[in-house]
Amino acid sequence: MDNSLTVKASIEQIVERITDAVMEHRLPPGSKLAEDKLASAFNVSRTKIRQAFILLANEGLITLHANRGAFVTSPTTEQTRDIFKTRRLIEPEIIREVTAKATAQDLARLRKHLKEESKARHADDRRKVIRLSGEFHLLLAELGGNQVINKIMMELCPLTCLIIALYDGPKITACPEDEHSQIVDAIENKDPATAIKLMKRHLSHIEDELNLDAYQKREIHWEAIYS
Amino acid sequence: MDNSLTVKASIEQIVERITDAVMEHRLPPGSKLAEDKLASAFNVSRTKIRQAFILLANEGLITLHANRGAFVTSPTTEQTRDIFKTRRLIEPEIIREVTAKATAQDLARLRKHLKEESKARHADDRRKVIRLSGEFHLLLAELGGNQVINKIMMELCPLTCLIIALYDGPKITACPEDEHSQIVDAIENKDPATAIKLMKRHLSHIEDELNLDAYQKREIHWEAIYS
DNA sequence: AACACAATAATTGTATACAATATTATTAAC
DNA sequence: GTTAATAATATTGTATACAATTATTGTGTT
Repeated sequence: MDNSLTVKASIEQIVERITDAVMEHRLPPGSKLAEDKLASAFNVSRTKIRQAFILLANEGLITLHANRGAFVTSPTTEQTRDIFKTRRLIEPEIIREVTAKATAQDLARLRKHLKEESKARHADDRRKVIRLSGEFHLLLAELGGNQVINKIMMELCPLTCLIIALYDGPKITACPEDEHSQIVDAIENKDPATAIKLMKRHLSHIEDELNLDAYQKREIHWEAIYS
Repeated sequence: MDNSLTVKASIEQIVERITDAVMEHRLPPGSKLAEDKLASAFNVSRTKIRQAFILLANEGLITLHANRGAFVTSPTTEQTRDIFKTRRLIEPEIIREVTAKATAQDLARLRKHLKEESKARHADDRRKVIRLSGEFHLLLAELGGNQVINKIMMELCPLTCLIIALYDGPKITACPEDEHSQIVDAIENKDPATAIKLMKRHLSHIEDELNLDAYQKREIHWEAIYS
């Protein structure tokens, strides 16, 4: 199953595996990513790990500190605000496109994804639920057909997962199931206005449920230790 | 002035210099970027050049062919359509933000930029005109204050310059001067509706003036030579 | 002269060696 | 016992060496 030790990984694969780990909250914000460790884990040289780091840092998923290494990013409240604002701007356009051009096959893919989400939810696999929730939005972006917008979403979704890891309580699972399925319903009914309204509301729900001073509390806690 | 041979360049500097060269059409689409040549030009090892390539490829400005190297991208008509669609989606939001929050200092920066554009135009410095035209939109994005949107624009503007290099005739200079200044006027008048309308029209003007089958013609020309 | 094939050169892909910097451990002073 | 300074260790940053691949040149055949 896990061929990371025997087969050499490409840069894209390394980026994907690290992205998945961040999306599933296996790598929490602030985690140090040591080049040597990853190099042996993926059975490649540090050169490739560094190349992967450059891409991950460009996406904002990790932050590079000069001479100190790579750390999983801890998005600020400002970044959070900007990300959700951008998603509320872009995703309605995705919905518009998908509603206009979705084939029966596309809808089947969406339905299949909803089922997987539901299964993970009932199995109480929180990590999988968070990742699949993000991937629902990515699937919509893919079906939308605009490659530029798709690429933007491929960056914003993992960042959103990171934010949920930071600011969400351990109990709340992001993206309530019915909201996703309602959006698909509206798309199937060729009702873009409703679908867009639901999507905007959905994104606002996620943002509103974030505990945006959780991180600052931690920061204060840090300083309190040294005082 | 040119310290590329004496001082070692950072990855960001290398990326910026290559981006500028592409934006000013000094590196036309299809150009081969040899690692060795650039390494000695920037007085660094190939390692750094490759790292810069990874970023440039991620932005879509260059395309990496396995074992064959890096080439300045030749955007397809589909990519062109997607890029302009995305810009028409994002830039109105930028205008909204800028109109709402622009300070006197911000407006002064915009006016100063318009002057520079005008100067380059009257000096018939076509390369500078194209680069400054793109940078006008980047300045707006910066003033908008949304870092995520700003980063998106930092990728879309150089790509747009590339497209103009490919599909624009040699005579037409992109972004007529008055369109930019009219947008700034509307911003100054706190009239977002007009500013957005002008921006959308402006983007459509640029797209409409592109000769979107120019590239295909070239391809046919190539084959014609060998027949 | 045109084409196919082989040898050579050039270029890219990857790992590793070395230098620079940061982190940790140790020792000494207070 | 705590702090400061210093030595040892570990980690990152960069260049280079070598392997793999592609491009080019040269040679022989038809």
